[in-house]
Amino acid sequence: MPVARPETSDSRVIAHVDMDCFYVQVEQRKHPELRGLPTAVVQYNSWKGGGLIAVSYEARKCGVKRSMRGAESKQVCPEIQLVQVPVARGKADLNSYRSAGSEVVSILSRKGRCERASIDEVYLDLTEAAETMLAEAPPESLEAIDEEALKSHVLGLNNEDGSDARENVRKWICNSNERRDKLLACGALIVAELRLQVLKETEFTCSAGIAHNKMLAKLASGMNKPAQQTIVPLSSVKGLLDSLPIKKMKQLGGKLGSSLQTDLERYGINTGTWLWNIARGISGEEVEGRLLPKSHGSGKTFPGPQALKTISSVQHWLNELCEDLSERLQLDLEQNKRIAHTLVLHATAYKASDSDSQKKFPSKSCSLRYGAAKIQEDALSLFQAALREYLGLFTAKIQGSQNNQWGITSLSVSASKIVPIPSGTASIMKYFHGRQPSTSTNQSQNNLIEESAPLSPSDNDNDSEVKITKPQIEFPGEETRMNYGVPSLDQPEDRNLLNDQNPCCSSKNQAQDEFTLDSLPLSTSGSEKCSAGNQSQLMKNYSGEEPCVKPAMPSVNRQEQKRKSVNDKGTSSILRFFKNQDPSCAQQKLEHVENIEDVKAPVTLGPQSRSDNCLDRNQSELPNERPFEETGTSSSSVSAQFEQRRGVWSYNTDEIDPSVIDELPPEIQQEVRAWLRPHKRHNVAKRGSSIADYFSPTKNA
DNA sequence: ACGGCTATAACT
DNA sequence: TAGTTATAG
Repeated sequence: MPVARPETSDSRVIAHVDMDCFYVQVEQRKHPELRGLPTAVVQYNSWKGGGLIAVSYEARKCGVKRSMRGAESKQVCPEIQLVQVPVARGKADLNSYRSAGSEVVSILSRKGRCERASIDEVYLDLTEAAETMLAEAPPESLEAIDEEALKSHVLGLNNEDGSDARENVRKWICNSNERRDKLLACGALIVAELRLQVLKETEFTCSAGIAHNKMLAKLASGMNKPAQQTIVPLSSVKGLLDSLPIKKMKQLGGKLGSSLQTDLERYGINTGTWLWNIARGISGEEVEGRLLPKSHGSGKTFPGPQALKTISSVQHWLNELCEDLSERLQLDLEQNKRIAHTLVLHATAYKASDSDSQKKFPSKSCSLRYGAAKIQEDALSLFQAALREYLGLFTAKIQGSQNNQWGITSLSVSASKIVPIPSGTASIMKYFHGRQPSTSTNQSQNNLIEESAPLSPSDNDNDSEVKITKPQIEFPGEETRMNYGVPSLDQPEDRNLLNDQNPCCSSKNQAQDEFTLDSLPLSTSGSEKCSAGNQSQLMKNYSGEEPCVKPAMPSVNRQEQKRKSVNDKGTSSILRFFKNQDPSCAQQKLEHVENIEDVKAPVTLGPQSRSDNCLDRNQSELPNERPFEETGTSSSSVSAQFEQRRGVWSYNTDEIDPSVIDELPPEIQQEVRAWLRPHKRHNVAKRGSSIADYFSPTKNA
């Protein structure tokens, strides 16, 4: 079992040196005519030409693999040169390789503590040497950087096409501001020199990894072979680990690794990564800055004997719960200018009879219509739909006020998908400049409502039969009506109409104890009307074409929405993960760094948080607060905070939907495009040039 | 039948 | 999406 070894000192410089197909090199040195030819070392010859234990890179190019048999390798690569491992006392004799390894160690051990990890692997602690070099002859002071060092691979170093990789490395080595990078750079110089020395004195090539600990150095040494070296700057660690199959990690190549692998795979990339990270005390979770709840719910349990066994009792309690919920929704609307879009009904139930009693009572949801009565009505319909589903279509009809088959042990209704009323339009501004909502007149409410119309669930009464657009959001005060430019129905008519169309769906007028299963809304054949009505009237949720995000707010909102949906769907697993990491998850990086290396000073990175946070905050987090004032008028402390922060937020260019740009004013388009083109600087947060600034409501409004 | 209720989030 | 499930204060 591996043992946890917390990092003791910070900023060590560790190298792992790995000989390239070492046995082959040893044999080639012994038989120079084999140099450059596809070569493999086999042990034992008796069966199928023996097993390969080392394969030259030329042979690998032909598809020869370790673990192949000699004969097999001949098939893949007919010209392969097979060299047998010496045999002594009837067994493979590795002594020549051991002593060759010793030659190498004697060279590598010249610059620092050296650990012979295997016959062809060595760890070096070059901390002191690197520190000394940094103090006495730092890279930038050198007139030239060793050619071999310039060939280093620096993980995470931008290697754009067309740019001179070697020059980039030189800059990284010489111009780094981070002391620990500097130390690694010194380490890399030393290792390059050592490797050259090894080549010169032994004729062997090797590869190396240079990092702050053994694990990372070992990982890196294998990344660029043969005869190359790879540096792992602190900043690249997270990306490296994230991209790494667990098995690649030292000590995780076996059972432990595969058990981890399968377990983590079973849990998925997100949970897996999360586990991986929390195990190290790493958590990039941001404080979300959300002041308001995301849903409201009201529920009650009816344990055991109290279980509800009649629809009417259910209805009674639903009514109570819905009233409670409705009140709170109303309050949220008035105080926070938010509208909930989805009504969800949850219940738990038991079925006395069959052993099927395990079955879960399904949750149901529908568009939320404001007003206690509507919520009650809809909740009951949801319940009935769920109950029918729960009991199954075949179940015998139950008549009367009692049933001995089922009981409801808990009921709850909740309202979710709460979004702020779109702001920034003329009428909304007018509204906000008007009276407080509690005392608001119908007029002002109407303004509000009209503005929020696009926010409402896509109309769900466009039944084939009911050709009337009915408002989705209605307000409790019975007098309040909405009008979407279509003649609005008075509520009673409305209800009647619906009831006429879908009698079975309107539980409302039914005598309470007369419920039969037949009277429950069906979701399958037998009562298409009900089904259709139920589906469109109740089940349809507000997604549709997402009218909520399109009209009122400018492109920000649309972009945001688009980005979100794109993000949430495809790009899964690793790609997605990288994407999530990329936008300088500064916090997470920092924490990681701190954890690994006990570091204090953060890299000063662009501060942008995930852009959706920005918007969420901007739009939804102003309880009891006007979203924004026209200009100079006093902002409360809350909005002042937002003002303050806004200057710091900016968008990650990766996350900007290009189509959004087309919607900007031409002069802005130009600026934005110019800004996007370089596509490198993530931390462009200068006030006045970021997209965030453009979108900032106080500007360009 | 014994914790109830509220709330959030991942996942499918 | 809608629905399920788990979790937590």
